[in-house]
Amino acid sequence: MTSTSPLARRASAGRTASVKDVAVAAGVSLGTVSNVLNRPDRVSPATRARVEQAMKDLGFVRNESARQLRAGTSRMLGYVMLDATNPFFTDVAQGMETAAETAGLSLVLCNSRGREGREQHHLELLQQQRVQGLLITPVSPESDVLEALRDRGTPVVIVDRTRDDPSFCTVAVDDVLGGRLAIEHLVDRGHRRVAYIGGPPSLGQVRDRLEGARLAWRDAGLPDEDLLVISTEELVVAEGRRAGERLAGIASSKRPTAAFCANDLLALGLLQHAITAGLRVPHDLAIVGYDDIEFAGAAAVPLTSVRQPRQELGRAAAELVLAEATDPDHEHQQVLFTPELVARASTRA
Amino acid sequence: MTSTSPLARRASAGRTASVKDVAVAAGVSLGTVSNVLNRPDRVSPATRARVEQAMKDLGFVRNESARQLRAGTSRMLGYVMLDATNPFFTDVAQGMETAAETAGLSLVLCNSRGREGREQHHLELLQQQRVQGLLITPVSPESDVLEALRDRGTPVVIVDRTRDDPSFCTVAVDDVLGGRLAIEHLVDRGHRRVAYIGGPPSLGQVRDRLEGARLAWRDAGLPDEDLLVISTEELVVAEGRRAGERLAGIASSKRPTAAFCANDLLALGLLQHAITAGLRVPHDLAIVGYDDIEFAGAAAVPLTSVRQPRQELGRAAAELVLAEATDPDHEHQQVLFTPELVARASTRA
DNA sequence: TTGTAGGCGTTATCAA
DNA sequence: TTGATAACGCCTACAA
Repeated sequence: MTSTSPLARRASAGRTASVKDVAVAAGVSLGTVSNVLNRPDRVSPATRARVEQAMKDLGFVRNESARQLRAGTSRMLGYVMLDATNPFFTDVAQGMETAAETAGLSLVLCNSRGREGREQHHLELLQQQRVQGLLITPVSPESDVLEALRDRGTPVVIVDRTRDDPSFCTVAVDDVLGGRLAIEHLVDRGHRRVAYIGGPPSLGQVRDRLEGARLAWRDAGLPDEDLLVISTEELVVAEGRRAGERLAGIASSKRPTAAFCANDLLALGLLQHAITAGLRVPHDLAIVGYDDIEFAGAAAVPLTSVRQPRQELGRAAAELVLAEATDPDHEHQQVLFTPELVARASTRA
Repeated sequence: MTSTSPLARRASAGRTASVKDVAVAAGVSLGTVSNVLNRPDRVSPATRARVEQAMKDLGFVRNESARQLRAGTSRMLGYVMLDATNPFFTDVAQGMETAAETAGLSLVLCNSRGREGREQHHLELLQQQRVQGLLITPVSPESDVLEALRDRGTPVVIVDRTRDDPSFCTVAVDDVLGGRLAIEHLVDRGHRRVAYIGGPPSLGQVRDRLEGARLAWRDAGLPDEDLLVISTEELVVAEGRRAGERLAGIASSKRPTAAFCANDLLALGLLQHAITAGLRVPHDLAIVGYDDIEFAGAAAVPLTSVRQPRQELGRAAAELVLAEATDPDHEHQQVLFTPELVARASTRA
């Protein structure tokens, strides 16, 4: 029964020092150590110094699990993102982090990669961690897993998606308007045959942007059949290239003179293929993208794109989920941001 | 002293159900519930069903903090990334996640955004969460905060950086070789005046890639002064454009016929400016990037680039940190991956 | 097969 | 100002 000093114990057993160890080392009671940590003013400077020294010596680090268990809640928000490699979502996450930081919380990022199974798994884990709130860009916004979450009492905010259900907070951007802006811009530039490129149609964004495009098209008095719809499998660069092949295959007399893509990744792929195929942009083919990711402005022909306030989107979502977590009689809100067209060389007359 | 049913309690107090609540609801003891959770085979099918039903009714979700407190360790790895908006790092993170998932752990992502303060803060939080291991692409690889971490007993692996110190595991890519590959490729293509674009020189990668470039340049018997070095502030698109301005300002008779950029973001910026300035790529200016991010192949003139095995890098790092966490007499390793040149149109003769 | 008890590290309450 | 103690939810011996 040789009593090893805490220091020695730590070194040998690798166990990490606890408040109790600190208390022993500093020759005070456990409660005093806790006071040093949480209400330093209630401790005399002398003892406080002694305790702090002991903490340093032992390499004491608070155990967040224990705090959390005791507190009943964590100090985290969780965001289940749809695609961590899409710059759009990383920017959204950045905005959330800003808000979380302001509130003294940290943000845990998870990536569903667009798969329901992974999404479900991450939600499970986040709940087990008792996150204060859950932000999610769901694979399927209408899925009932979201209801299950909310019914368990976890504040949930749906990000960059809408849902026909006023019992959820949602934060999104007006995609119908975005579609309008893109087409109005192209019509202004004199285009009378335009392709809309996007898919899969199961995505709300893809549908809404097309709807906006159609509305603007009709408002301009143009015939429906001159707004060609090219459907893609995914919103990725490779699909943009493929759409380019289809466009390039159309006889030039009937080929659209402009394309509006449902996101910038598609637009970049299209741009690349167009140039490879010898089409000049914007002379032979004007291109409008969507999202205005950094690479849009940096493309060799800088892309005209519909900008979404990505960081603000994230910030608003985080603030909303915090409000829901804090304010007991919080009202669910559907926040809709306004997109903005950024004109660049890819549509310059 | 009216005893409210757990169900009612949950609904009213918002408190989330615990194993104890489940036990009461199912009419069994707390230990049995725990057994259902952890050793279902030790419980008779009948009681198990009863307990499972109760869990469902109450919306029971395990409390990870409590488990963790009890277990003494979490089920998480942490990665403090340098720049979450750089596709290179998101791919690395993806590789880590794969490995973590295989080991039944989850990966927490943090973004230092290249700032030491934020890095320090995240490290603090991750330690408080008692992560099993820490992966980090540090702002300063030689910083002593890393030593402090390791001394506290947390396994640490340095990612995409090297450090002159065999007491750390590091996983990186051979940047000297990468620099060599780029220059050899350009020399092969007949270039005899080349610019190296990169900075700040405080970054090891920037230095190493330049060193490799110089070695290859000398091996080819070319004079040092014909390898022009253009220094940048950061490895971002805007700096690439700026470098382009400097290049374009050089009289065409003395201008380098090719540029090797320290990463793809610079290369994309350079490409954009070159085209704007009326330089044809690769005819007037060939360009080689570094990283081979997705947008490199998708650029309007697809970029030749030095590819790094990003996902493998992440996977290896995660496996290493797990080994360090598990195996008591683990030997620190410095893993060095081999880069590979991907030739595309931006250097096509 | 099921139940009981003790403790993980922290915090807050209450008493000294 | 400081100290003792109970509780958070879970898990695992060990006992019945």
